Amino acid sequence: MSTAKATYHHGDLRAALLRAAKELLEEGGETALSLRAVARRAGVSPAAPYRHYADREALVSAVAAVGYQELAGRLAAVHPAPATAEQLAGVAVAYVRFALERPALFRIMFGEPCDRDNDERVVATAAVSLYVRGIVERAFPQADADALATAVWALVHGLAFLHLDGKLDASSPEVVADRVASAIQAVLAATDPGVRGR
Amino acid sequence: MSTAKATYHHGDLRAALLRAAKELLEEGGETALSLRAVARRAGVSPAAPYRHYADREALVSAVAAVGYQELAGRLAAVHPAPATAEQLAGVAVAYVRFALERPALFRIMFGEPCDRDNDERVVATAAVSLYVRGIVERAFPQADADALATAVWALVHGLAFLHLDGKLDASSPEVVADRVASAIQAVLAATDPGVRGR
DNA sequence: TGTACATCAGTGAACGCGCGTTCACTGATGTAC
DNA sequence: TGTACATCAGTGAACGCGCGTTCACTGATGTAC
Repeated sequence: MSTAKATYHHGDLRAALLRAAKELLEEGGETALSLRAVARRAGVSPAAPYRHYADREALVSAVAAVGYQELAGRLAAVHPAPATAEQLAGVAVAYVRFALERPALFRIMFGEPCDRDNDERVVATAAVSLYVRGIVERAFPQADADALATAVWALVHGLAFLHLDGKLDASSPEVVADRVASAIQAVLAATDPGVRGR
Repeated sequence: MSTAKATYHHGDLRAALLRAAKELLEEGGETALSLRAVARRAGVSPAAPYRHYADREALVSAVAAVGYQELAGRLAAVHPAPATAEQLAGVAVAYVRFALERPALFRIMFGEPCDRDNDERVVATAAVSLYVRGIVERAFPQADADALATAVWALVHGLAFLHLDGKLDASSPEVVADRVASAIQAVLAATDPGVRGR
């Protein structure tokens, strides 16, 4: 249904626009994501996108939503329900890797206030929050789940951004993975006696 | 010397431009920081800034440099040389508060790759890194300083961005301060027996 | 102290650019009879 | 099965905008004699 078959007028412009937007984003960063450029890339006139998205902001939000789905999928692929500090570290590495592989998408997803009211983005971030909380509750049942979940998310999120913004060396995926795992371990080792020492 | 005395042609345009840039940044975010707008605000023609800054990027870097100084000053004001987890928490709260008070400036400072070579910004971030490392070495002499310092910076940095980007509620400074302190404590409590329990 | 001159900070007009958004339109699709 | 019509996805031209940057220039400042 949503493939590129040129039935109809265009086929499935909505999906094509989304695809074009994601491509532009990865190629040229957030600046490159203009409605006109997206239309151009999709081979359509500058006004065509307005049939599917109210304005630029609506398109950006839709792209962000796709990003949230992708991120959730990636994390779930590592461990469906992580329950130890080591599994948590694996998920953390995947989170940071996602940020580094899709930097502009990650920035779109997290690097904005996203102030809209009944926004799907608000729902999506709430989902991330709950996901982390679930891991923490399983891995550290004796801890203050709220505080620890916030800390863990912030830790991983901070690692992602510090690498993304060039404050920590991100030239090799292995170095990044080691650093993320070490940071998690350094902070949680004492909290969870089950983690093997270094 | 750098006050607004209208001697000279302008007085001290360089400083005036920097001031105007910071104002625009806080009023309208990074987007509002255009060379033309800065010139306008400083009461000068669009071409005038080129006497002092090679291009837009140079101005932005200069603004970021001022930001690093301000941040360093703020942190040092809390504790010149923090040496316990509690003092560290105080510094963390100040870091996050700075981000929330000067959101656009903070984004300029940290939300970019800043790829220039001999950049003052690279020096500035290295300074932050060393500062954190010093605290960690003093507060947790037995720990893996590298890993723990990275973790602490990432934790605090992540808290700053999650609040900044509306992923964590930042409506009241007290709530934010509590959350930051709790997160630090949740993560470091077990590492440092000196911190009083909750 | 006074004059001639070099310096250089700031001017103002102009360039070309891509943007978001609007508008009246066209023409293919689906539907009612 | 065939015709008339409504719908609505996409067109293409146009709007006004602010941007970064350049250019030849002007005129105040500081300096050498």
